[in-house]
Amino acid sequence: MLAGPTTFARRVVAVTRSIPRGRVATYGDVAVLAGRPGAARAVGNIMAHCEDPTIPCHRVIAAGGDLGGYTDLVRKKQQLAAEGVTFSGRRIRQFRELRWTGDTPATLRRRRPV
DNA sequence: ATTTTGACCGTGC
DNA sequence: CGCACGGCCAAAA
Repeated sequence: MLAGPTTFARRVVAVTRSIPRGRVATYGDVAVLAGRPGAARAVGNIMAHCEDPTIPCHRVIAAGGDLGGYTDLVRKKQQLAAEGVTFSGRRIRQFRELRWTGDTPATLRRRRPV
């Protein structure tokens, strides 16, 4: 078999792909969903490559609802805006509601209801 | 095998 | 609100 991305990297991409349109997830959230709590920084490293445009890497933001990094921040903002996400400077509005932490029966308990 | 690097995160000032 | 610091982790050097 050909050498490819590590298991971790692939899981990160899979999680990123699962983020619904118009919703966002922090690097830390993705790390948790990928099975490596605390690996937020490592997630950022992987996202930095993000060659494949079909991967919604613009939905991965920084903690607290901050826009976070991106190769082209202006574009990241535009892409999110195109999905209905609004901002207040670098801060995403309605972060509490838009945040997606994998709303599944298993993970729902981790977050408190709005 | 060891060191360096980064689209991070929480805390403190 | 902004900035520095230390801690974290996986990938690349």
